[in-house]
Amino acid sequence: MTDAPILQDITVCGSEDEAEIESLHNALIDTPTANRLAEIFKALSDPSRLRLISLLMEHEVCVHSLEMAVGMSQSAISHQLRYLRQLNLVRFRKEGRHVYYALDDDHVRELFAQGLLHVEHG
Amino acid sequence: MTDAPILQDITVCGSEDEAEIESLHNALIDTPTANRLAEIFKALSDPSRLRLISLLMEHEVCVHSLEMAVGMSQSAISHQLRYLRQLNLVRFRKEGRHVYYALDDDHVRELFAQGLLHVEHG
DNA sequence: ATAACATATGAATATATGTTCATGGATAGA
DNA sequence: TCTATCCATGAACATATATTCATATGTTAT
Repeated sequence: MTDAPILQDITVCGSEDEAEIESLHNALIDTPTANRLAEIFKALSDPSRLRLISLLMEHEVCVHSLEMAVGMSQSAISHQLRYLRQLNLVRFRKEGRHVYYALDDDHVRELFAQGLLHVEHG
Repeated sequence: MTDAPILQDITVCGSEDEAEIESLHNALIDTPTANRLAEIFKALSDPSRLRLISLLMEHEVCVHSLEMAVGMSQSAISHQLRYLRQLNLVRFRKEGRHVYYALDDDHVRELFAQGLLHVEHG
């Protein structure tokens, strides 16, 4: 994977149209952007995480409640929450022996909502 | 992973508030919805696919042009296009020895655009 | 102090995923 | 016809990922 594709040599199959070349050139997202985009979408790319996130959409919920609701093991939930934590997608708050998690990224909140809308009504 | 979590037994940590229980119950997405959501987000969870999709956002492009633009091997591109094809996210059109691909799902188009907006300006 | 509860974490494991390599098929041009 | 070009595909491989298991930490209750 060459990191710096040679954009001057693009030929838009059959037409050497300069406008087409410019179009492709402008449309291509750069590597760091692609990486950050992939990172945020990857957080939403697993059914278990999506179920957890759905529970966190409205308000904070403690791990135990999540466990009761989603039917995953406590360990699996904790691992996924750590994953979301490391991406700064959720925040947590300790209260006694409970830990309350909440969504902390409006990007994923909006993407989740939009994706859900599309999936639900086809 | 139990497929049918027992929602009646949810206790929202510290409060047996019925409203809270209802809230969790309503927020939780069901398994098929979670799976379809994950599927669409997974398509957007890889930097290479995102670069390809970015090139297909404006108009159809043939595989060769994609190869010139993204700096991936022809084989890797073809495999990724097959992946997107199997999810009905792209359509293709043959013309001579060229094959033109185009985005064929407005959901991913909108999700990509929204994600890009968020990532670009922080 | 002891037991029960809520959560986190490391290791192990099984599976999924993305790429390369080699090759095949189809089409256009000489 | 022969060759070059464009694209697809299966196999192999290396890496990533999600879960389980065992265990550790801290908190509340008795």
